[in-house]
Amino acid sequence: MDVEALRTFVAVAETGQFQADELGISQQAASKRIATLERHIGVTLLVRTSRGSRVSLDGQVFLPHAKKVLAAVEQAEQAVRPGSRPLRVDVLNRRIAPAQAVYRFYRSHPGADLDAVTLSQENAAQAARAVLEGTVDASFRALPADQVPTGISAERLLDAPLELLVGPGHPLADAPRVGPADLAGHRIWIPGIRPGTEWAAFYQALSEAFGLSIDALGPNFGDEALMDALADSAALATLVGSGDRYLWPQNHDLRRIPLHDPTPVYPHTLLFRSGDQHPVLTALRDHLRTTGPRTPREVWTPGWVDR
Amino acid sequence: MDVEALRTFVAVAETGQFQADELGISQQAASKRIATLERHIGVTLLVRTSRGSRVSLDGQVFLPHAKKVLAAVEQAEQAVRPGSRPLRVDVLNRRIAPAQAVYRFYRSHPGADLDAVTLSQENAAQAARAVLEGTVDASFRALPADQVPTGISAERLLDAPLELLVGPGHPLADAPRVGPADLAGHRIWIPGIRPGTEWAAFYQALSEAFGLSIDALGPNFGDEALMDALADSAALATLVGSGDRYLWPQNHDLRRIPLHDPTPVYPHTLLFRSGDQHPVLTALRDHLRTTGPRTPREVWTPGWVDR
DNA sequence: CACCGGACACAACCATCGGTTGTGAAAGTA
DNA sequence: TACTTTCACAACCGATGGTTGTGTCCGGTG
Repeated sequence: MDVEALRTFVAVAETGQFQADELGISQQAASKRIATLERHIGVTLLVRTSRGSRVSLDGQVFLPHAKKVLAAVEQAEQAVRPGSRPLRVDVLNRRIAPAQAVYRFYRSHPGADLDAVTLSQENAAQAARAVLEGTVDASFRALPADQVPTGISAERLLDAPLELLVGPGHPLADAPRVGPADLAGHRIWIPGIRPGTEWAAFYQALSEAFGLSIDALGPNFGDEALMDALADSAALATLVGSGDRYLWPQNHDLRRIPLHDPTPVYPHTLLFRSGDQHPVLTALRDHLRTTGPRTPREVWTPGWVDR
Repeated sequence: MDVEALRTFVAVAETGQFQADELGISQQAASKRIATLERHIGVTLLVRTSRGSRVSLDGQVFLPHAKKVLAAVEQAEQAVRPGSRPLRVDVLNRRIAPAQAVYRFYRSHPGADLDAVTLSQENAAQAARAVLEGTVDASFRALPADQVPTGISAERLLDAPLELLVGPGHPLADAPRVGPADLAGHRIWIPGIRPGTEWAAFYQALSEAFGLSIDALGPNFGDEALMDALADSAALATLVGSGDRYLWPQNHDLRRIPLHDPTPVYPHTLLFRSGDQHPVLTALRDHLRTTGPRTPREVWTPGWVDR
C-alpha cells in the first residue's frame, strides 16, 4: 500500500474531484494512483461520474482508516525529526575549553535544546564509534583527518592555546611570555594522560618538535595534588589550556604564562555523524566557526592535524 | 515514506541483520531500502557493524512508530477486505424467484454473511447505478448484454419459467399444459408493470413473439385484488413465475398451468461490480450456476437476452 | 438539437526507482 | 594468515509511476 496513494485518495474524497492541484500531480496520475490502490485493496473507493467523484460506501469505511495511517506516518516522522530531542554533545571534561565553548554557545542561544555530557571514552576512535551509534551526537576530540571513520565528519573548530603553569619558585615564574623552545631542559609533568590516546600523541609531537621532556605518564592523583606539587617545586611545570578552569591557581600562587612564537594549540575537533541535520548542531558549528578563539597569531599544531 | 521500507526496518531491527530471508528480497535490496528511509527521515536508524546491525537511539525511538504505522495499514486493509461486511443483494421483491433462490443459497451456506434487500429501483439502469455506487453489491435484473454499463458485470443465473394463473372458470383451467401460442386471443392482465422497465420490455417481446394481447398497464391494486379478479373471471388470466409465492392461489381455487413448447422464461440476471471479490458473492454465483433451475427443455427468451 | 465544456480513463512514452547479481571492504574467528 | 560473515557499492534492467495527448461520457447551453 502506497502512502502517497492514500494521501491522494483523501484529497480526492474531500475535493470531490481528481483535479489534485495541491497534490502536485496531474489528474491522470491521480486516477492511476487511486485505480492502483483500489486494485490493491480489492474494493471500489470512489464513484466516478462525469461531473466529479464521490466516495462509495466502501470508500466511506476506508477514509478514516486512511487518515489514521497518514497521521501515524506524520507522527513517526515527527518523532525522529532532527531537533525533536536535545542535542547530546560530549565535552570530554567540564573544565576544559570545549565545555566552556559549549556553555558560551548556550548562553548566546538561550532556546537551544542541548545536553552537554562527559562520555569518558578512552580515545578518539571510541568516541567516533559512540557518535556513529548515536550515544552522543557530537564529541570534541583531536583526530587526524585520515583516521576519521566513514560516516563521521570532523571539523576543527576550537584551538586551545597552551599556557605554562608554574609555582612561584620556578625560574620562569615571572617571565611575561615564553617560547616553546625555551622550555627545553625544564621538566614538564602532565599526569593522567593515558598512552594510546590522542592527548598522548599531541604531547609526544610537541616534545619532539621543540626538544622538550614531557612526562605524561603516571597516574593522576587529582588537580589539587598536581597544584600542590607545582607550588612547592622550583623545577616542575605543567601545560594547561588557556581557558581551562582549575580551582584555583591563585590559591597556590601559581602563574599562567602564555606561550608564543609559536603558540602551541590543542586542535579540538568536533566529530559528528555526516549529514546530521540537527539544527542545534548546525548552530553550534556556525557559532564556533565565527566566534571561536582561533588566533590569527602563529600557532603550532602536530603535523597530523589538517591545515 | 514507503510502507515496505518500514516493514523491512522492523524486520531488520528484530533479527539484527539484513538477511531478510522472510522478506523475500535480497540483502542488498534491504540495505538500499533502509538507506533510502534513513535519508528520507534524516536520521540514522541502524548501527551497522561487520557482524550485523543494531538499532541506534533514533532507531529505538522510531521503531514503535513504525510498528504503529504498519498496524494502521493492516487495519485499513482489514476494514474493507472483501467479506468484511455482509453482502448486500437486491432481490427486487421477496415473493419472486431471486428472493427464493437467495434464501435457498443461504440455507445451504449457513455461515454466509448476507443481507437480502429490496431496493425498489425504477429500472435495471438505475439498479446498475446503485451497484456501481456500492448501495448494494448485487441486483437481480434482466438487462441486455449491450446495455450493461462499464464497471458492471451481468450474469444470467436464474431462469424463471412462466406459468399461467387462472380461475376455475377459465377455459384453460383444467389443461395439464399450455403452449404460449395457445394463449393468443385470451386476455392476459399483468398489473403493476411500469413502462420503461425491463419487465415491460419482456412482456412486450413475449406478446409480439406469440401474438398475445398482454395488458401490462394500469395500477396494481394488490395481489389480493388480482386474485379475486382472476377467481371471478372466466376470461382473465395472468402470468407468474413458477416459483413465485402468492398467498395463496389455493384459497381462490386458482390454477397454475405450466407453459411448454417453448417455455417462456424470465432471464434473471445478476448485476455486480466487475472484479468484486466478496467471497459470498462468488459463492452465490457458483451456487446459482450449478443448482439454478435452468431447464434443459426448449425455452423462450426475448431476443435481447444473451444466448 | 447540436454544440460545448468539465471530468475521468486509456494509450503511448519516458525517467526514475527498486530490484537483481557481482564484487569489495571491514572485522571477528580459526 | 586465511576464512567467514555482514553490509555497501556498482552495474544492469524490468517495473513503476509520472507526463502529454486523446477519447468518452454527460450535463448545461445557445
